[in-house]
Amino acid sequence: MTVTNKRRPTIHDVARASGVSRGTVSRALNGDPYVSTAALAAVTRAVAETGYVVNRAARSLVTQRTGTVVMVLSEPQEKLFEDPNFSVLLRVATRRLAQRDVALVMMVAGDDGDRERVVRYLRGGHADGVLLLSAHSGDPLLAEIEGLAIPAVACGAVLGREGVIPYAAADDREGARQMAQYLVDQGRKKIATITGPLDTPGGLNRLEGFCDVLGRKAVKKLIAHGDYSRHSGEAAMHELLDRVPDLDAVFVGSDLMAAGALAVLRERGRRVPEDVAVGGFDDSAIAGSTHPRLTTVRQPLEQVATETVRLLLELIDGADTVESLVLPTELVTRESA
Amino acid sequence: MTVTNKRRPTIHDVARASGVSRGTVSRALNGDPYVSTAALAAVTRAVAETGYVVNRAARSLVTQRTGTVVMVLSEPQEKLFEDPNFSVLLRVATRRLAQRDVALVMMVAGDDGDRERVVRYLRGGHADGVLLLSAHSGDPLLAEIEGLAIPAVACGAVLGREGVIPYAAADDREGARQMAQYLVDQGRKKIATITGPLDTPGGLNRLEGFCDVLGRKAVKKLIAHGDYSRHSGEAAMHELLDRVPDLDAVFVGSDLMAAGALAVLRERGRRVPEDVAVGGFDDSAIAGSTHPRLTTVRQPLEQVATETVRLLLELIDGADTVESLVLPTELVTRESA
DNA sequence: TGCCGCACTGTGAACGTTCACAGAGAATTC
DNA sequence: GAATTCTCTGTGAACGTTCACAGTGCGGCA
Repeated sequence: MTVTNKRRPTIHDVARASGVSRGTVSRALNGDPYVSTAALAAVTRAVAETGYVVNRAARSLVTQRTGTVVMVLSEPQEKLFEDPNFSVLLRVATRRLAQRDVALVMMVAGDDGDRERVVRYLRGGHADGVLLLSAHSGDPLLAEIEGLAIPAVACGAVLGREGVIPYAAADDREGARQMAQYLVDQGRKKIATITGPLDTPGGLNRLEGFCDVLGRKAVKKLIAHGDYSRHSGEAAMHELLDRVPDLDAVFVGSDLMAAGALAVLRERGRRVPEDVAVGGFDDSAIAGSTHPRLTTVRQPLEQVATETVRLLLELIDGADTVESLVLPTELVTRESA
Repeated sequence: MTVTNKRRPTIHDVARASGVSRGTVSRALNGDPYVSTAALAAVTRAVAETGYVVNRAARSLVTQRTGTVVMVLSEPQEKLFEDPNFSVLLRVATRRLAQRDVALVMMVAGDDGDRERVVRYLRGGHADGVLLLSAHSGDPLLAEIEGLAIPAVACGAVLGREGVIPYAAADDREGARQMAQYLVDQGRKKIATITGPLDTPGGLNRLEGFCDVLGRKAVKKLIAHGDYSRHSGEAAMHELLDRVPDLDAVFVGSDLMAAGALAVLRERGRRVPEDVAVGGFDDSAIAGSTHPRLTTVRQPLEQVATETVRLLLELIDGADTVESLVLPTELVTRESA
């Protein structure tokens, strides 16, 4: 309110304007019960009047809390930005954190320099917690973060560290089983798969689920690997068609890769779903946009993000340990299979 | 280095370890020229030895600078997250700012509550500058930010505020002219267009460019409006086909909407490009993924983002005023037109 | 009446920096 | 040889909070 003064009002100004002391203003602002109703009212009025906003730097200096969490994208090549799932995660996380008045700062940790920056930022105590996105199992950042003893949770499990870094994730393995079983039930005989990177839970566990249904040995020659990017989906599809020209179905580990696979199938004269059935994973926005539209496994990404944030906030609030959770997936049938 | 001590090392610890005073350490750390080489070496060594990281809160308390900028997504419905352009902007901005060791905090300003939060954050002096994304001309946030007198730049012009809020943008109007002319040169006779929101520069200026070539009156009935979302592209395409069944080309104001339009055209039995040519705008990742692949106008989004960040940093560094800039577009021909 | 606890309030110190200032030598100038 | 500049250094104060502590008055209870 009032005119834009040069100097920002401080807690002293509020104290003066409301006729109480600094301490009482601070207490009123922070919801301390030992504040008389009269004082509370006076402070509230004075805050509105002066346009006072607490200085987080000063507060954080004494409380050692920052009201900030870092979202770390530990992905080389910045591939993640291309991923529609990332948008969902970011959107939900931003919203959830905002509700608690926690600021979200974005950092990428692609190369060593980035990583050093992230660690320096965290070591400086500039954030209360870390939200890990898409961490690969061998990522050197993980050890560094663990060494920092700062609250950290992952969106999707971190392979090999399930017990160390809490997470919320979709049930990748069961989702893959659902899809594999569906393709079998449709009468498909030669079912291939394109996996994500095997050092991510989505890559590994979806392959596991696929094998659970079809038998590990039986599918040995029917597996190709991608890295979740559209381009890698195309390459893997080419590879599979070269190797097994008469395949009649393919389960692709992400919708984005599936979109690439669809393009390749068309290009090489296969009709979908008549000649080859295609199943995706994610049910991201892209699944409804391909032609034909993609039959896929819906993972509850919004919920995953919500829960991940909740876990992190609990840790920040002082919980010694939190329970990781795995959320159910759902088969969504469209035209591609 | 050393073991993870409970207490974070402070500048005092570094001073002690290097045998100089606080002041000298501070000077050494901040690149002050009045530091002897001996002192500088001692400080550098001590920093490495103690694992010291400056406490930004303390620094910002006295310098009144935070080393942080806010990226504000002022978009109701959080539509922006769906937009592939947004990913590019975010990726580039994150990287550029990181190079200068500036942290990027994300905030959405969809509704009044969000907006209040953003303003409170900025009023609290928690950021040195604001990066505006996709600001619509009537957005109440703009006036509030201007009132704050905090460095702010926009990615893409803000209609009606071109002189007030500096920006970097693509040459929307010229780009649209390129596409319109191209369609004309191909011999298309009934060329329609689907615009973005007319309170954004991309919506308005691309329509202007289109009209520049085809004549405002001539296209009166050939205009439909969308909001950049895929869904709105579908709706607009339906509307156009209902109104002008024999149209033979359509220039769509964004690739995402164009993807929607393509789906509708197929659904309603039009062959692309034989019956209807389709032109997009953006040359985002999606343009190469549609079927047929999209002929579109490439806007140099990475460069736009880079320049936007540069402008903001200049303002933060004390420039009184900076020059907005408009970058050239380029026609990219693929199969859809 | 006196004592104790309760509800509330004010004050000083501390958080970890930077900045302005003053001062010490060394180098340069007249 | 004295005065002046120049380079480098240390010190105290300040930034705006919160927190611990030490009250103050008031009501209830013995």
